[in-house]
Amino acid sequence: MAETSEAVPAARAAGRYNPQTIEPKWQARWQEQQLYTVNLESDVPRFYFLTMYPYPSGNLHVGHWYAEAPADAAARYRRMRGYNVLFPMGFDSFGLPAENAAIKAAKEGEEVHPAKLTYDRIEYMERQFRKMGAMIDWTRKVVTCDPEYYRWNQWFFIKMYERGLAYRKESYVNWDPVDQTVLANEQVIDGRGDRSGALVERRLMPQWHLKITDYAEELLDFSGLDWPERVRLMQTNWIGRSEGAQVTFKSEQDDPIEIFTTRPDTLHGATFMVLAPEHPLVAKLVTSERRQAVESYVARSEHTSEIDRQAEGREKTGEFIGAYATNPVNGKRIPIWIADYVLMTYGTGAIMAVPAHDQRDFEFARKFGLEIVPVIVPEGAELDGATMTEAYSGDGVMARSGRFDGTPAGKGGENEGITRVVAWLQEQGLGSRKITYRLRDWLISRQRYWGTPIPMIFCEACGLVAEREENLPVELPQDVAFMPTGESPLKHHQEFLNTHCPSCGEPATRETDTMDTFMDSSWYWFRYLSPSESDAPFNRERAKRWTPVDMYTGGIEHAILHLLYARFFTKVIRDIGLIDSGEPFLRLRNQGMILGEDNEKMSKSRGNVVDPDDLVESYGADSVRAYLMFIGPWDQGGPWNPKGIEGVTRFLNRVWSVVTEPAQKEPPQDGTAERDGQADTKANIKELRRAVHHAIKEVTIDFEAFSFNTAIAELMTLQNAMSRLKSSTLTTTPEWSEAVESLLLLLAPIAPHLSEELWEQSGHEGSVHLQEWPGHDDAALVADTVSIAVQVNGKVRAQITVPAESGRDELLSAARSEQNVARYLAQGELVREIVVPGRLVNLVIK
RNA sequence: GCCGGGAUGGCGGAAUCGGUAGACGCAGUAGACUCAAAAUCUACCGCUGCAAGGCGUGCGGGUUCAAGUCCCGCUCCCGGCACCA
Repeated sequence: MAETSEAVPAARAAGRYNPQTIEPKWQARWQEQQLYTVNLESDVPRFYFLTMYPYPSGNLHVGHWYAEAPADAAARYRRMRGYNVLFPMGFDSFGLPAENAAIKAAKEGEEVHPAKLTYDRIEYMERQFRKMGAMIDWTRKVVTCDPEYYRWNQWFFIKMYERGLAYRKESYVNWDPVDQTVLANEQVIDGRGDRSGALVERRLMPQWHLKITDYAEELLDFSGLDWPERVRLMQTNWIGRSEGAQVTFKSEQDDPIEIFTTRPDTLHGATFMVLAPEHPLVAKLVTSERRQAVESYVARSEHTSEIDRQAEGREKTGEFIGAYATNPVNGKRIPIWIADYVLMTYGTGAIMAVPAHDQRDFEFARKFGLEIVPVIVPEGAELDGATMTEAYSGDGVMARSGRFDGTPAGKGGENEGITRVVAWLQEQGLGSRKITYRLRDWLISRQRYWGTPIPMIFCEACGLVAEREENLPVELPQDVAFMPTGESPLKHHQEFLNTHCPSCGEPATRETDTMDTFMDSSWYWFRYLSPSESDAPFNRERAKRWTPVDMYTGGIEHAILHLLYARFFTKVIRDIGLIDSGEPFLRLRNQGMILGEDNEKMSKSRGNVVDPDDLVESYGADSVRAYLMFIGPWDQGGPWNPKGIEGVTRFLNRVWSVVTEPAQKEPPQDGTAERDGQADTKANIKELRRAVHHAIKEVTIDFEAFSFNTAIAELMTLQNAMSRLKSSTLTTTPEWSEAVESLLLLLAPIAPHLSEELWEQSGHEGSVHLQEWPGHDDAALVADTVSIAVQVNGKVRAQITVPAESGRDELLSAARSEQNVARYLAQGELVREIVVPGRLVNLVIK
């Protein structure tokens, strides 16, 4: 409706919906009133709503909005449900990109410090975040590169070191020979360093690890957690629990060789053994004739990167080491080989090879002409090792297995064969039940500058010594020179490097490795509770009251690493005695990813990036928020549709109009209806109430389920109904006021600025965000009449409208008297009638 | 290969328990307003057919009065793990 300036009635003086004026106005007012500063000591029931904190990349992209805005709406909803909601924000501010920028600058002869860069970016992003209109309590901001934060990383590290949970061990790493640094697995793409493009080498280096494997079993237990099934499965698979047996084989020289197997029932079919190339026994067992070939194989495998050696289907390689072992169950003399398909990092690094029943062993045996002896035979069939074309891993009965012949056995957990063989092994002292996990200890060393220094000291006399607690933090020196090579400047910083042994006081050297940034994110939510706590990582009383976190939201990409580390850390903190619960997050919800218009990941090179700042400028923050929630199911993400946002903007405009503009029509509007005056209003009032209460009911359900898209669809339906029904008499009724109020309350979490403005304009006191969430009245949902579909033999043939309270008999007689239905009834005999209350009448004829 | 999720109009997507498939929005068509355009409003909008009707939720079967929904067998897509003994 175009406004003609002369004819603007008084009530319209507020003008058009203009997010550019109302949004800054309300953001300033909220801050002034400290509307979002949380009192943690309040008696109101608490709700800790956490969203994954971002890395300060320098600019908010649509992904940040998608993660944050719907989460904010859910948090606001909780608050309106009467909870004291903590909704904090911080920055995961250590990490490679800032350091890489410094290194790049060094290459170009310029100077950029990661700290300055990071803090500048944080400041900029915080300003961007504020434009979102989220209920973030900025007084609790946590910045992990702040020494007052990372000192507690060091403190936790020392606590773990004292408990034997942190240890230093030689470990294979991804080494980038060009950048002279270790890379995380995520930074290795198709076997090459993501930055240098160099082929990554496999290198053995002393590295710090945290013993997450101690908690493997406990980490498999998700009881009491409301987490997506998908994430639980991913973690479960990642931990990879396998039940089986550990069995001792002996070399002819009597050296025990431990193996792990999930198929002890196939022990009689073990015709050779395979050790991992780096297995410690290889050097001892290898015969002089085979030494040269074996050593060259070991050397080659050492240089094969982790990525290259993993490819399944890759042709098996290996070498015979000249030595033999004895199969403990049948005394058979079997050759010992090495091959890189056996991993030193899993099980015991050695296997018994049963080529008849394991595909990998089968391929290896075929290639090297080793014996294949089937010992599990499918019912009523025969297997011949010489003619088999693949390993048989199914069920069957044991054969060629001496006393066990005829015992049913096969793959998968408990079966008689496995049970009997293990019992026998145990009796003979040859082996025992064993559980093995795929999970490996967490390698936290990074040969990088921009991270938390590992607070350890090398002393010639005392060895490895932890820094004293009172000397924490071991601060990252600021005056460093970045090397174009990427080598950590800490290695050349004399002041940092040279220290004294905390134990004997003699000169000693500091560890120059820093911690993986996942360390920072493994406990940050505790810090929000008391961000300036100076004598502990967090306030214990508050942590006991406010954790575990009630709701955690973030991207699915963190399903394994961050979320598993966070659970591990929480269990350690519990075991240290600081908290009671071993789980960090009671409920977890994941958002999907917003893709470009072309359905591809947004990236500068594709040119499909959508800038939220531009969107806010054109449409307003409320529109951006609402559109991101409306685009589809939140956990699914989806492609950006530039026209879509105009749809929700239109909706917000119509909300503005329906609330602020006077009715344009009189009740008996176009004369099409036989309605008139009072009667019309009465029917309309009823319809209005039904629309309002239906919306309250559905939007509430949708918010509980994080189903933001359908919540907005319901609100659109309500607004449509209000616009359609609105008339000069209806707007004077209390029901109309109730409708306006409900609409604004339901919209408040989604479009906080707009609802706040309209709440005030429609004469209400206090912030809309401090109001109680409306409840629905079931009575308002009941209609006078109801339309019911009539099916004949499963096909809808007619529609009847009957009084809502009609019983079965009335429904049936109404159905039968319907003309079209009667036609079908005339064609045959009625055999059955089915009435689904309130929904349909079904007649079956024959 | 193993584990998990999914497939619904031109598009994004709705659809407690099996009960009128396609809510809501985008795009589109027609009309109103306008000198005109934009904006706004109103109507239409799965396919097919003049209509009555027929067909329709990846494919093939089945159960049921009734199937997007349940069962059996496939195809394709997406995600995780991937020589884990």
